Amino acid sequence: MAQPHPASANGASGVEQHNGTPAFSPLYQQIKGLLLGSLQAGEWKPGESIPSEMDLAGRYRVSQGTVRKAIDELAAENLVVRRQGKGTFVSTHSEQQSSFRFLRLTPDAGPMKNPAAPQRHIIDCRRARATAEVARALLMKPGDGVLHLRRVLSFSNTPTILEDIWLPGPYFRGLTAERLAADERPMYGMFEAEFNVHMVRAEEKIRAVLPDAEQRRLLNLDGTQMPLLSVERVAFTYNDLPMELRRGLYRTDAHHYSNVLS
Amino acid sequence: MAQPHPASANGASGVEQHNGTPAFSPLYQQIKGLLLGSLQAGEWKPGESIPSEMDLAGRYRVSQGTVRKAIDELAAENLVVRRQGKGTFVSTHSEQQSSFRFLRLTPDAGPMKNPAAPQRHIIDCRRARATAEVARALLMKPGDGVLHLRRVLSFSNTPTILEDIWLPGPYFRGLTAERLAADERPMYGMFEAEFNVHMVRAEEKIRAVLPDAEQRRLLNLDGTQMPLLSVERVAFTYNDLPMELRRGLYRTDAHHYSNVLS
DNA sequence: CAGTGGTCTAGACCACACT
DNA sequence: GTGTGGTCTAGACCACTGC
Repeated sequence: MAQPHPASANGASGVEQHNGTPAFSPLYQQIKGLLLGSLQAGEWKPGESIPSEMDLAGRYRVSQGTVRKAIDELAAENLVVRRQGKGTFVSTHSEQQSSFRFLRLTPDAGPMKNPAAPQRHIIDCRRARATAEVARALLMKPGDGVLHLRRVLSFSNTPTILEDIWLPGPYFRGLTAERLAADERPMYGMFEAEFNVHMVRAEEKIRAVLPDAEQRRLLNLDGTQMPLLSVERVAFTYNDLPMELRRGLYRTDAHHYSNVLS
Repeated sequence: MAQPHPASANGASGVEQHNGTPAFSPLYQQIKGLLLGSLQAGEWKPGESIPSEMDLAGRYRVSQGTVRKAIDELAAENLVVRRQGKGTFVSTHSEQQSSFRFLRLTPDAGPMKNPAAPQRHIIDCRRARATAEVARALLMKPGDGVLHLRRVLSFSNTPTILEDIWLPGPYFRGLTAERLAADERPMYGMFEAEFNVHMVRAEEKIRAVLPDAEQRRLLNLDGTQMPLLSVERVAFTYNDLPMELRRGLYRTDAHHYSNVLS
């Protein structure tokens, strides 16, 4: 990583890969990769600060500006948060108001300054075998052990979301309905602290569906014919490893899924 | 903007506003504001290149790095696209594959390398008076003149999207059903070229709904009871001015609305 | 070849938070 | 005051594009 002279050639410059594309990778990308490795290895835990830019510049034998650009990209991806005068901190789902980082359901009245966290009710929590569909999403083999949760989220005592959640079993040993019910933290915050699983990114596929009888019952929708939003999410950790498949059914008569395009 | 010495104090530094908050604004933010003004004024048209970083640095009496940071932010907001070796270009909706920049509907089979643009069918195009709801969204007064479009988008001959579109009348003089039907460009691309209206950002609110009889008819859904996605969009131009209200009804039996969270 | 954006460095100073 | 991230400059060289 050390450069013999200022602005000297990049170490990888000019190297060709077997497929013929140049292997050029900017220094700051390499630094970013090293930082990602440290995050993934748990060298710095969520909520903690990482070393200062000057420290990292010294460690990697690189100028502060290069470290800065690497951290800029991590911050743009929400993996770290910069706080002027204090330092750079590993992102966490455990803070207040982070219940909604991955939950894009907003009251129709408009977002409040302090949106209330939903009430949670665990309906089911059991070990099971991965179906073909679950296995595909979680990069497992059909029949592998998974943990299946089902819960209902309510806003001001109105059941609004019914969620089925599938987690790869080996990463979540010891997770039970009792522990889930007793825990006050957002689920992803608890995953960080208890199972060292940090969700970093997610993809959602949204459809309109009609609930079946059981789904209507669990959401107190009997006697009505209300269409629901089906939100199918795959959540990923640092290394783009899928660690959760979640299917939510959202009532949208008093809320809406909000999104920004640019 | 000129600095008497390198790294001298920022021009606005230390200034206080009446409300007591410091008026500090980094130089690069001021440059960004000037660039935004030029974009908004049409000094550089969509698709054209803006002056080189060195040129702009000279024009504003600032270092290249400062201009660079300003352009970086514009690029992050998709207002501008950088192309190494060629220049920096004003974003446009008129290019190939940009039909889907604001349309997040994906075939369930998975995105293709060259997604086919949907077939378009104009159902209605008329001048009307803004309802209270439309006026609120477009920052107009109820009763002001608006243009109301209705169209159907089809994928491989299956009507899939029914859209109602409201535009502020004064900005779209001369837009008729005939012109719309004859135009091959994406609608936002045509808006840029013909009406100098460049959509830059949009907010969408998504719900699950049941179509009424007329909506079912227009989407060839008679005889079925299919829930649809209601996608309500407000699109904005450079100065955060809302220039379009659009309500789409999406079939999601063979497509899904896809979104990425981070 | 010249011109563009992209990377990297070194050094200075500013704004902010803690002590 | 000290240490953090944030801004700004000046200059060098690299990678890509097109003449």
